[in-house]
Amino acid sequence: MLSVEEQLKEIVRGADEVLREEELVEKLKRGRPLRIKAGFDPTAPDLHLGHTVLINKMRQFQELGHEVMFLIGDFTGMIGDPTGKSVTRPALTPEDVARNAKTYKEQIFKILDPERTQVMFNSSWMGKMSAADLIQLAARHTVARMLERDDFSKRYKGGQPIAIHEFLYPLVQGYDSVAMEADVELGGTDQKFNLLVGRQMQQAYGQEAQVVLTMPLLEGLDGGQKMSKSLGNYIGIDEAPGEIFGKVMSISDDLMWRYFELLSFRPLAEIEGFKRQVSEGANPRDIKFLLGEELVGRFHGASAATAARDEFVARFQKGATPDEMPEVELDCPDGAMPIVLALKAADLTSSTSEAIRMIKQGAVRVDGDKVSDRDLVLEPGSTHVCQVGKRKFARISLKAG
RNA sequence: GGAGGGAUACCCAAGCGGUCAACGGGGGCAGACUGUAAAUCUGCUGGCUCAGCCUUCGGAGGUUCGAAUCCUUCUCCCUCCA
Repeated sequence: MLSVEEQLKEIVRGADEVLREEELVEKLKRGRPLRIKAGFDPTAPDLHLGHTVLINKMRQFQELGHEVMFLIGDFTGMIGDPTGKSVTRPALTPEDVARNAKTYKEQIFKILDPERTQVMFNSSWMGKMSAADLIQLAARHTVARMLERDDFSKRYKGGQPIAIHEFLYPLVQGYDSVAMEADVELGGTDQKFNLLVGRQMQQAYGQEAQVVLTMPLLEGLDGGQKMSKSLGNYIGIDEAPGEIFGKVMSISDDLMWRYFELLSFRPLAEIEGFKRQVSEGANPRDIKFLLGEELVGRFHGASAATAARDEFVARFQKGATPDEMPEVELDCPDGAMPIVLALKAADLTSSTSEAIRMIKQGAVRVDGDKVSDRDLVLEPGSTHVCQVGKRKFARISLKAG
């Protein structure tokens, strides 16, 4: 195991806050592996790069010899973290939870070491809690302190509804730390309040308070809001190499540096070097290539990364059509297939109305030629490469008869 | 329990009897320019084999030649008072 100083240096790297650092030092000095807790919502098993900021930090703790506990909040999932956007969520069935957990494991073990990861479910202790126990739990906290939480207080002052059960979320999350005897809890900066409740709960139940370590939230592809599935501005770690690479290439230059900082395993000094190259005139796109390759490589391997880059260059710099695209076979009962219906049937547009609009805007190509006639028909027995916009392709075959 | 206010397309938000498939903004999509970057400009943003037709303005009924707009009722939300 590394010295306390060396460990600390690694641990705080990239972190937003460590509360409190002195306590962390104390814990590290004892020389035993620390119990590291990080909780995840059971409803979103498709992990994206935003989640990996935290998972990377977990991996780092593992590499330092600590014990990582991956908590699946199947009980808290019934409450739904009070974001103000989704107040209540439908309860998940045990089957849903089991399936989601399996998906989680498949994904996180691309980053974490399965040998040194405990997967836990908070329903295993919360499910046994009686109503009386829950009241005991609730008695450890006050409304005033709850309202210190920024979004609660904003909603309260702003006249937005807050359901009583939303107060239970931080309490339960805090109690999880008690049940798990966590030494350190990791979370996004948005989790700070909940993480701090964990400290209070542990003390209320006679334990030493956990250290809270927050990681910055990763911005989504739009560069504004945080990366989230519901906003559609994410890169999923299960996505195809070409998708990951392409999405990385579509981020802005400013955002690229943020991604380097939070997602790349490259030493900070190397990243500084890239910045210098760009300020001296290098095309940021070429640096972005390196980021795209690193991330594709992490989830799909080095050869996939190289292939994704080559494909990208061929397609967008040299204008080649992609090698692989969805194959669609359509019947043409009326003799010929109007292009607008074909586009919809191939899922290139969501409606024929949209197909008409796309044609009007010059976004549609068939076999490379721009379509300007909305009444164009495709003949039975023929096969065409159809394109809508720059990215959507399909090979459409018309069945004769 | 009482009194008021509100629910409009992905989001915010106009409209308050016909000219409304519904102003404006955001977001998104597409085109131009590019590096699938940013910025900028332009167009589109309910459905339908579309110069026409059909279904939308919380739900259900009603008034009217005609309703997002008026009435009744239901549901949900907010504010103040208890």
